[in-house]
Amino acid sequence: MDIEDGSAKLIDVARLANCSPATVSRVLNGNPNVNKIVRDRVVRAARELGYVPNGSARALRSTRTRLVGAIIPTLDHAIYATMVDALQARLSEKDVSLIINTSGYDIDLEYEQARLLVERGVESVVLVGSTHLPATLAMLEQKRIDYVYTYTSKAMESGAAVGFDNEKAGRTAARYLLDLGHAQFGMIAGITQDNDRAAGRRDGFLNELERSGIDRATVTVVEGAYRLDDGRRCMQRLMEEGTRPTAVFCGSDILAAGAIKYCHAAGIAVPREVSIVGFDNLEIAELTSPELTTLEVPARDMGRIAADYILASPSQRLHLRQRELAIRLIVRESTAPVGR
Amino acid sequence: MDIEDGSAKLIDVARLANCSPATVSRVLNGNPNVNKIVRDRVVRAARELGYVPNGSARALRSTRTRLVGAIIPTLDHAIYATMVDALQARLSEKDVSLIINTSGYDIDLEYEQARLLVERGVESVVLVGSTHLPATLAMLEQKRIDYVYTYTSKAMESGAAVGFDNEKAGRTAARYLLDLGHAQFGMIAGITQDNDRAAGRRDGFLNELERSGIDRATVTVVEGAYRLDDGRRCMQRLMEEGTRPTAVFCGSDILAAGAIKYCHAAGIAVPREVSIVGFDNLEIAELTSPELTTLEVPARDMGRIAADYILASPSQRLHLRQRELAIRLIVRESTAPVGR
DNA sequence: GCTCCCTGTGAAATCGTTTTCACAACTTTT
DNA sequence: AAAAGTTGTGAAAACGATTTCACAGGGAGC
Repeated sequence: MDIEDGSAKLIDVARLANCSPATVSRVLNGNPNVNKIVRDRVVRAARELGYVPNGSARALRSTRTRLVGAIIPTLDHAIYATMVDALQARLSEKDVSLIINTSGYDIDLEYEQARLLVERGVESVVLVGSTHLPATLAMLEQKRIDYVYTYTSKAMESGAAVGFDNEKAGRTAARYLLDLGHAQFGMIAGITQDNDRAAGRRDGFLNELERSGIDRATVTVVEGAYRLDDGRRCMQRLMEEGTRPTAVFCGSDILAAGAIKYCHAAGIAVPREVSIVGFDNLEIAELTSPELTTLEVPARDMGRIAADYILASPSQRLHLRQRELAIRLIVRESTAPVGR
Repeated sequence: MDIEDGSAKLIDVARLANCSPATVSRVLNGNPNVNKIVRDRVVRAARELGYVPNGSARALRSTRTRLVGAIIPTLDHAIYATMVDALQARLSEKDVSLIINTSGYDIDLEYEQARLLVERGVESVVLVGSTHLPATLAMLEQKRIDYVYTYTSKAMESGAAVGFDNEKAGRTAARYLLDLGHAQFGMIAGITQDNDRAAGRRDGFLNELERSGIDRATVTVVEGAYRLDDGRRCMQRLMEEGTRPTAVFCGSDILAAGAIKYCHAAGIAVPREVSIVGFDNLEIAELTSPELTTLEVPARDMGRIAADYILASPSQRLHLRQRELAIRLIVRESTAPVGR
């Protein structure tokens, strides 16, 4: 009586509760216009049969899937994993499920992933950054799927954005290092191709330096992916080619950690000989020696707020469409006044 | 002609291609029994209309959702995020989507998440560890949803497991430290409640010590969550209460990194005064000073192999049901012979 | 030349819900 | 006391695909 071989369907519940399928549907969806007695019968019958609604059928008829998609570069980097963790936690409070796809920083692959998400019927999509194939956005708009940019605060015609201004963050780093008296700079940026965040940080950094009379040509910029080794290699190039910088800004804490490791191995004192600034404020920023000065990215907040936007009603959304979060400079031990 | 307001349906494609819906369906699903000429007409019509199939309808009729669920403790820990990254990458190669839920190490919450996944119609579920509510497994079995345990190699009646033997890993750590001559031990375990992995590592460690004549009562075990601060606090307790251990085994690299940080702050030399062994071999193991000796967990492999199991046909699966992966000891700088 | 078996196609049923519409039985307003 | 709402319920249509079944036409085997 308890163990059903296949799976009980709504009509089975209706039969057991001695009412119509329509009424069972009403009870299950919290429609208030159902007599309490009948309601209880239905609830009991559903429990007795171990009834679980068929989401596909429900979605097909109601055109509401309660599914959200996220396409991120990788889960193998804490800055994204943490955002997704917060996003998922918030969504699942409201019984909304999250489908995750990784694009590996490839916008063509991102398009394919988006296509799959559309096919699955997601109602919203969370994207990282603002560089996407026009076809990707066109597809989402055509299907009336709203999307949210994260890690950026770039204005846009449609869709929403919750994030921060990468260019401003880059300028903040430059300002801080200039104020410490530095005049010879280097930068280890993330890969900037198709990556507005990495490019924005670099541009902000260089712009601010230029505004203070530093010739861009004197600033060596190298690019690395997101592994410790990349940071190590990039730092080596920076320290061996041309004039040595006394201050280096890194596009992520991992690159910065790699840079510090290189200095350690090469016998270069941080911060006495070179100051290093990271980006993200991951847990690892406390693990390097010296501990890392960095810019804090509000990863959890972005995930949570993106979820709030998605869960909001269309009228509430208008207020939430553009949300710029603050970036804080966290000063630790990897930076010091020049020449000290 | 190009921009459709709502969304083209299969029947629209059929009309444009001048054939029946059945034929369109056949073309889209790669059924070979369709004339090449007709096939081309259909493909062209679908493209012209920007047709995207409705996954719900497809799933409802065909009873195949191509959806997989994963319930993990958190994405905020690299050991799980990395596994999921590999899992997702492999699944999406075959156009299978992954729904992720986090349980926060709470098996009651895990049940709720599983329920939601069942409702969504996932065909398989990836679980972490072997401690689950009986109701969770019963539900999955009743609905004929197969599941895979990860991070454990525990044998089981139904379902599959791809992982490693946590007890054996704990013994490996003990053996290594014993061989270095240590005789006074401490352990910082993960929270062991409802967590067979954390408990397994602890038990293995203690069992091996006991086999070598170390009295369990002399080994202080404290438990911490998965933050640096937890490791710091636990190490403090270990070093301040009772007899000081000369060797400490930690249930994760993060705890170990916290422990090293504590030692650094408290002026305790690692490894001269105390040897520390971590677990996981995360990227951070290279960032601590001294670098961390640890046991490598094959997170990516588990994700990939779990995906392969899920994607395999029932007949292939029999071979893949039980898959024990090797754990390697990675010796770095945080361990040394006792009293040296 | 007849049967049998392919290949290619379409009509119609079907998957399990939700939603619309209709209506009965009361209650409230005019 | 008639008209106009409410409330609670069920029958049947609908969502958009896939699948089953039937069958036409052509080639192979006897």
